[in-house]
Amino acid sequence: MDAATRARFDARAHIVKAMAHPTRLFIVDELSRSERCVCELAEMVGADMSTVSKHLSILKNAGIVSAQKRGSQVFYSLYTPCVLNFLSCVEAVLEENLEEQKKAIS
Amino acid sequence: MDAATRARFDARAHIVKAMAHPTRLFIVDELSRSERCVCELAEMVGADMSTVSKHLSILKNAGIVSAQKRGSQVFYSLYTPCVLNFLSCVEAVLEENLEEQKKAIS
DNA sequence: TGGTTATTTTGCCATATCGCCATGATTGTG
DNA sequence: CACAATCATGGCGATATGGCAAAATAACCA
Repeated sequence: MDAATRARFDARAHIVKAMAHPTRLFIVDELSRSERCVCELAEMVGADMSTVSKHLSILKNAGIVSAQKRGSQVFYSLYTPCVLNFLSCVEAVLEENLEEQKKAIS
Repeated sequence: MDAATRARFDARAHIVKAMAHPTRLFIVDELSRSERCVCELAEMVGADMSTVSKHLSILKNAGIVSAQKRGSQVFYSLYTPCVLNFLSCVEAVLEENLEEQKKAIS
């Protein structure tokens, strides 16, 4: 694997990593329905606001969500809606795994 | 976020995490072309075979690849081809980010 | 059986990630 | 101006991850 290839997969991994956390997946799922401010998400997730803020900065840095400041609050929304296909694939893998487990049991 | 919701997103994150590494993305990409044994992949990646083996076990555990032993070697192949859509989405996010950077510069 | 190759597993260490707390910055309100 | 609310950031301890090297397995061949 040469340096250029390495760089290409590093860039991809950076994006995938940004979604590789249950809380961040929850946030993406929620933002697919409507935009939300940090405090709303913190309330839903049940974590400290600073924690959620950090998760959001990771998603934003990866170009998955975007932020818009209105008054004292910052509203986040999905910037790249294609991540929803992404998630439906994850769902498909899950289904497949469940099928596999059933077969293994029977 | 109640316990059931938490569990659902944990399961999703488990799958996304399995792909959240440049080497594992490279492996998935390679396996999308043809099946490969561990030593071939280790050679391509340029890492220790034990390291590649561990990456493969993570992918297998997530239900993304499957292993088939033939003789003394183990051939891995893509078990859930839908992850390719997954990756094309990642690619789309990358494109989008590049566009954004261009706009920011100009 | 003994030796060789392919693979997995385990141990260990370096590094990265996570989540809370405390702090600082910005904005809205009285 | 003082004060409260919303966010972002830096620090810190706990935990998870990544990679190599060595040991354990498994298959193959002489």
